[in-house]
Amino acid sequence: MLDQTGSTETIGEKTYRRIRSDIIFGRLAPGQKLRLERLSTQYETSIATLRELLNRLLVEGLIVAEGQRGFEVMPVSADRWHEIAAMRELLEGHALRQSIESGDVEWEGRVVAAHHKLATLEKQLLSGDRSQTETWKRYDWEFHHALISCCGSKALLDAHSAIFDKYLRYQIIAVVFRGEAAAREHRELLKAALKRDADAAADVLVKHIRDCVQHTIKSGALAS
Amino acid sequence: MLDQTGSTETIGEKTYRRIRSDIIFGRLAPGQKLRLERLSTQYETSIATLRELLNRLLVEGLIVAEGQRGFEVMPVSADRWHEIAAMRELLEGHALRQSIESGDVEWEGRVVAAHHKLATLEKQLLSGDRSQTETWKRYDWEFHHALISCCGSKALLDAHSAIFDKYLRYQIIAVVFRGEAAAREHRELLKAALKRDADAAADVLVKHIRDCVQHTIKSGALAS
DNA sequence: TCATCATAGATTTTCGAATTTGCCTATTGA
DNA sequence: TCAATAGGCAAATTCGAAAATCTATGATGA
Repeated sequence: MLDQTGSTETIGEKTYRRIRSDIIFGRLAPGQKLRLERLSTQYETSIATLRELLNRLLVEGLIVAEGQRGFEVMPVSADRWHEIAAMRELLEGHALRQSIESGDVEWEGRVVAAHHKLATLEKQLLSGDRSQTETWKRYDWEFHHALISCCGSKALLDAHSAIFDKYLRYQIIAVVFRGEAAAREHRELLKAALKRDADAAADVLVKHIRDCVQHTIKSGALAS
Repeated sequence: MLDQTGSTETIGEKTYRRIRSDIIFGRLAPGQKLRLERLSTQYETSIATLRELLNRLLVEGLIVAEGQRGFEVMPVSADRWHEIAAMRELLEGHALRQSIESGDVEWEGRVVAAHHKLATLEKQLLSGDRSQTETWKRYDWEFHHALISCCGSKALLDAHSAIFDKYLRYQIIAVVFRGEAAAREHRELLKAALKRDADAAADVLVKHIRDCVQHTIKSGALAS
């Protein structure tokens, strides 16, 4: 998710990450038409460069292209939300089991560290300070990523990153905040991981995801 | 896999499918450098158009871009091969279970039809006629796709298509032909699907994939 | 002899404009 | 009044060339 910049970064790369982030964090609304001309002035790049990164977002499933009538931000729907959540369950659940089985002390360290950062920010959020949402989401990702980091498959990790970002998009759009419940599940996840109880961890993860989906569906933030 | 053309197809689209197919079927060798100038003359397009589709293949994981030193065809390795096979197991196995559970008669029809076409071609291949490899591979895909077509998740089907094509690439590169064994597994898959025995089907699938990987590894076609 | 730096050539990245395609409106004929 | 078609405008697609970047070669100095 939202990987950090290199020093000699191409402007196409920079704009790519910017637009990608704008989609995920809802600054570009679902279904919004992406006129090349307009984007060109807004992001200060040429149309050709824009088209390159738009093509990338296209195969990522973050935007859609309808024939030769240009691009638009991928629409959202309850159906898609369920599909994305199910994909996350499948990929992350599988990776979690593998990772817990083969993780070493180094891995435990990463998991503990990531959880510490996440828990700290969650405490802050629970006390009412909502200013750091983006950092929180990054820490959330870092924790879940740390958990599965020893799954042994780069292909699996890549697929997970991709689906996680789409999942995140729905969370942002639906303004999900499950505060204490989510924080507790994170603690349970940490505990199960350190105890090397893959079954328990997978169960918590499934609950974590399903409750989040339920929460947003009930809130009615998504047009079905 | 290799979806068919629309009538009003853009030349970028056409070239995209062409290069994609050239990579998958090994006409562009793993690790090969993709010089823009050269591709531009070879595929008769402008560099800008080329870069658009190259960016697509990039996020598909069919090519790699190293900084601003251009693109090259994704290299192959035994490790990657195992990862791709494992991903296929995970995605197709899951989709297969879902699909078998919720498939209707319509679905059974598609499965039977797809298997008939595949079996016919396999018989032809077994008799020594290797001229129709590409058609064979398409039928193989159509059969596996038909089996999982009722899984209920477009996201899952898309992810499967993507991984299947990469899997296919390794099969082609390693010149895999398991003839009778593969044909038998296809028959078993068909039988289990019609009997709605998801467990049996999943088992056959896993064997189908693992034996294929074993077969290529043993043949030593891949530099580890 | 070796490492460092500068320069030229090759390649990628970026751009602005030309071409093509799709869309909307108005006009014609029934 | 309605359907069909032509024309004009807006937008996407494609291109060729300029700008930026990398790579390889050779010169310089310790």
